[in-house]
Amino acid sequence: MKREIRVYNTLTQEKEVFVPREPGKVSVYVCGVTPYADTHLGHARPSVVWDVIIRFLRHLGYETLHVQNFTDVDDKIIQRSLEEGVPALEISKRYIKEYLASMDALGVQRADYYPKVSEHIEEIIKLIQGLVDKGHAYAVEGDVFFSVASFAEYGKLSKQKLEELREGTRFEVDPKKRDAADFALWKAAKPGEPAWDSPWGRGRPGWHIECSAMSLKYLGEEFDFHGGGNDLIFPHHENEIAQSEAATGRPLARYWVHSGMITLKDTKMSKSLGNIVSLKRLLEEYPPALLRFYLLSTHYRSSLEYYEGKLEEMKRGWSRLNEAARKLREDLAEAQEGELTAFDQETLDNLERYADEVVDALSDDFNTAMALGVLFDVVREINSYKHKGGFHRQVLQKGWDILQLWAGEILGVLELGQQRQEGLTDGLMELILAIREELRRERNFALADRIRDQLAELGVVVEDTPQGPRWKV
RNA sequence: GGCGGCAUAGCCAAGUGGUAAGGCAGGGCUCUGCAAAAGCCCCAUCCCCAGUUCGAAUCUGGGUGCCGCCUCCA
Repeated sequence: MKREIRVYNTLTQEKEVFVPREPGKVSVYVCGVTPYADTHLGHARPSVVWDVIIRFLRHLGYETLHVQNFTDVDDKIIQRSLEEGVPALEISKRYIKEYLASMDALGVQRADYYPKVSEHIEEIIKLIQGLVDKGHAYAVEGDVFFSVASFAEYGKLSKQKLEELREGTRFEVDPKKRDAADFALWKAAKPGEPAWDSPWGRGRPGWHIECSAMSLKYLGEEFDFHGGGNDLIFPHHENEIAQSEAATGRPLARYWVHSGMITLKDTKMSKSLGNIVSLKRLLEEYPPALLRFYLLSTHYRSSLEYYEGKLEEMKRGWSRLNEAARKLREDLAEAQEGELTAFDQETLDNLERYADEVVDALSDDFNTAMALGVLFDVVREINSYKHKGGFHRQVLQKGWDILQLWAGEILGVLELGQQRQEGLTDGLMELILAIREELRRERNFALADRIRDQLAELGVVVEDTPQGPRWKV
């Protein structure tokens, strides 16, 4: 059931029809993190966005190959290593572990490969050598620089003109560079830094080159999607394009997909600004599915505001979606079979239409915000159906299937009560509620209400319904 | 200064030519011992100005405001 998918391509600044390099297959490279500090909310956005994109593409029948790198050789890690007196690779190992644990908690499916710089030095050196051989790079005193002047299309992704870049340079230019806009492919080793042997002496890779080398190794030339935060457009992705395309003579990626920043009071969240919201902390306080709901409530290219209490606000709407699914699943157990009435059929048709709209939304540049909007339509449709007395198995099943698949499997915003405590709690609740029902029958509402209120104080919400009491945490 | 983007109800947020999705909050009602949940109804003409068009939130030009990148950054 493949549909036409449209994707906004940063390179062309237009929405384009997605045509994969190979029919039925999708190759994806997403820039991962530099593991030198705790994972923050900003890291969660591209991860969850790509998780949804990949789940969606798989659902449509594409075979996906997803690579996400770890830049584990880097100035910041080295600095941290010197501060702590711990080997750089141990620092990165620690934060990679932390990152992956957070992503697991968020329900992000693992990529197929998580290549690290430190394990691909050979490939990197080979790529640099090729660039030197072709005249795109030059070595000076153990450093190797990429010559931007040798790549005519330099600036095509970020729409920067070389002239402007040269003038705009606010930092001190390394005198070894021939051109102020040139950038390092290889850096000569300084004492105490991790270093590897190379044709230019001991040293380490510069930033950018690892992604060119590793994407080439795992995905080959001209793969489908290249993703990451939009703060990577320049210089990182611009430089990747220069390196890779100068080396292979082919486009690096077919579609460049950049996600927006998470902001705090209109200001980007970033490590250097120190306005970080720890992902670990959020995961301790809120359900992962709610975090995903929040992250997916806005189109991936827009910036997304975060503030204290934001998730609390979103929780109400999110709960409605979850409650609808939960109740639907329960109803399904006792649903009626039989002839479909005109009303049943009409509801069924509406649900069918909504299911199509969800697919349309996701097919149009992965519009998760719109998809969620449609899923709320599904909730209203099904609740209204039940309110009017509808109880046909086929209809309820359809509603459940839609919510389960799209809200559950693809978007991952459902939390279907798996958090409900097993055994003892269930038993105790059953007992308490049975007693309370007894009191209510005796019209001892004062005591019944007291039980309900006190349970509420413990965080247990009791709802009295025609089918008997229900409770949730 | 250069480049990119955004501006839709109290808040969040879809919507790229055909007359404003959805969520939260708010008001009214139904159900109900009460409450909760749920349902029904109500609640915007889209930053400003000028154009193009039979018709624009959607296109063009000009403003204003905000954000991102140009330095490490998801």
